[in-house]
Amino acid sequence: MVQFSEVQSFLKALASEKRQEIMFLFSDRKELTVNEVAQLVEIGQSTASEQLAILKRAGMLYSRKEGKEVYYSPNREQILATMQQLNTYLLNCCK
Amino acid sequence: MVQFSEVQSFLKALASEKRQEIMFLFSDRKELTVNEVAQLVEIGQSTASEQLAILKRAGMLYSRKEGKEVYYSPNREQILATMQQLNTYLLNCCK
DNA sequence: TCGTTGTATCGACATTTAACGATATAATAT
DNA sequence: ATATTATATCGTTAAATGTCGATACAACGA
Repeated sequence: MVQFSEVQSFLKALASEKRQEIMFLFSDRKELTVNEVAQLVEIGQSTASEQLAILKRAGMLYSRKEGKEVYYSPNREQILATMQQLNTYLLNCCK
Repeated sequence: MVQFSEVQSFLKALASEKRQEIMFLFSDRKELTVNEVAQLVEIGQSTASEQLAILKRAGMLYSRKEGKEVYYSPNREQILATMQQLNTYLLNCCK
């Protein structure tokens, strides 16, 4: 169970329905601002900001600032890497 | 996001540290009773029972009753199948 | 039948989490 | 400088979750 913490925050991040919804917004578009996310999943601006921050801390999203807007996008490599890890752990415990 | 509910409860189940610990007990042993789990991860009997129930509802564990004891074991096929699904969803949103 | 043992369920309590509105900060334009 | 817009942070409140001890239920043995 060494160095499982990345996987852990990944799992916690994805355990929320709202955050899942948010992640799936990126099926269509590659980048989204905080306000766009707030409108699309129907939550307040501050809530959207907070949830995006959680996803970012979990390594699932990038963010880049352009002017006064912040654009979030999926951190694909990280997501795939973490899934790989999770797979390995699960195979170990449940093979 | 159709029929994502299995994946959802799977993620929620694994989002707890204690439940992760419990799952990893099965790296060594194939089956465990409620009391064994309670002792190994140092929680009360009722708590162990409740957490095991959550993992079972999430499709991660089997249970079979033998005498007065209930033996829990990982539901390997289900776990792998759900991981497969999760992979598919993540690839879709983040490819 | 009674007592014992293992598990599940219940009620209570503490902790965590999500959500909001208000406010602070940052970037830009007038 | 001031106003405007986008985002982040803060304080509060409500809901969800984890944990426990007590108790109910089930299986077995004496």
